[in-house]
Amino acid sequence: MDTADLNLLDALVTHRTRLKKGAALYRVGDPFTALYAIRIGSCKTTILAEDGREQIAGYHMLGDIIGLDGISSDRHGCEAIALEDTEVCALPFDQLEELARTVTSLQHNLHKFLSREIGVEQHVMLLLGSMRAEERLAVFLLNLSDRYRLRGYSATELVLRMTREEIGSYLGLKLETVSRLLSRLQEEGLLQVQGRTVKLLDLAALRQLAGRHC
Amino acid sequence: MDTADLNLLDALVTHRTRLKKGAALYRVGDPFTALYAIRIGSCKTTILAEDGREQIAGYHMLGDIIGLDGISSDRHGCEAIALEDTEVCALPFDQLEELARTVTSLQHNLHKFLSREIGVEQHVMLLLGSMRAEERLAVFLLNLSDRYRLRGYSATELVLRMTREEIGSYLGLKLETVSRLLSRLQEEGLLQVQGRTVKLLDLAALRQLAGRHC
DNA sequence: CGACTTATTGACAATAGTCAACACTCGTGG
DNA sequence: CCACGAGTGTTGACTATTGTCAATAAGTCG
Repeated sequence: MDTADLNLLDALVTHRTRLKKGAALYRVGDPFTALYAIRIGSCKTTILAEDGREQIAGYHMLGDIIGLDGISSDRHGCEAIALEDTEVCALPFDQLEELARTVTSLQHNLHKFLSREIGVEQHVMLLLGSMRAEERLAVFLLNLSDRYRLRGYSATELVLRMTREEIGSYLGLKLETVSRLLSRLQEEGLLQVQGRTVKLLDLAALRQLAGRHC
Repeated sequence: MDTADLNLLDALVTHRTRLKKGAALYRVGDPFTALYAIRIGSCKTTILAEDGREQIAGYHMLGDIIGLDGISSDRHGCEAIALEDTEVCALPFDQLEELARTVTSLQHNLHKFLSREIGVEQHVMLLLGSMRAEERLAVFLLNLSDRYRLRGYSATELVLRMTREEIGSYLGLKLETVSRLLSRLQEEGLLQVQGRTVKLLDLAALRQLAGRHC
């Protein structure tokens, strides 16, 4: 988005919310009133199945906007939980729609935004449906690396904000599988693991593993 | 959508397109200009990976609107192929946006529409990431059943428009697995398979298998 | 410091994939 | 209208990948 649009959005922000680690920004079924832009920290969004199973649908950090899935039914369809102390600002959606009626560029950006979310999820569907465990993990790490880089952090020294179980949930794998794969990739010299710190040592090899998805 | 909005949309439709079975409505990278509403027949949309792998992202039939993922980059991110002789009508997207600026209800419906697509894809992510083969197939069949029913067709006698391989591609399974599962469910008396005709005999048991996802 | 959560690793099991043979279907052209 | 052939579907035997269970180690937080 260009700066003019961003300024308009800023005007919509009436209040910011602080979330302690583990706190929920919204839960399934909560009334949908606003989108949320992450200012500090990071969140996971979780999809819940009727039978209690749950799966992490995405990780979100500085600048990401979450809550898009709530528009369709006026209720949130997943829940957002802070992975660390986090601050978000609310963009009331009715005001956003009103603004979009007069500011064409904002309207189009909103549509692009929603559409991009669809594209991202299709990418995850491809990952879950046709890639093997090792490829999934490589894609995950490279994707994180990219997003860190874009935000000015190191692209090779990642500090994960989530547990092995959460990574597994996102990738459709069990936590033991994630742990084993990290150990194996370390043995092979592609990366170095130290708890939640992962140093990517051979980006080219990881990209090859990922099947050039990144 | 209410009838007033639908009439407005109708006014946008300048031409209809007929597709022979197997023909592409659009391919990856094609310029995005319009959404398409299916009038007759059905389509699959396919995501392509850089390394040639492909996966079916969705099946679409009468009344469905496809092409939403193209908005974000002005190019289509997946390809749409007719599964049978099919007719679609094009909704030029710039005109749709223009209309949405003045007709509030249409604007909101467009947003809901985009958001619903996000929700549907999250549902597929859950399916691919945390359900076993048998559950996935049950969800798939029940989902088809629902959509047929909503369109006035039989909810229990399904005529599949796709091959076992295509079903497998959508569900993240191999065609042999799909074939075996259908045979097994038939043995267990939950359904009856005859080529591409599937009769659902025990919806309750299928729902149980699906983990109450449907 | 100590309780609890998170992570690693091994042994084994289960699920789904691979390869291969064969049967069935459907549309086409003789 | 029938026969042929390509594409599609089924099934079996075997393999590979990932999951399960369990024991232990390492971190983390009050």
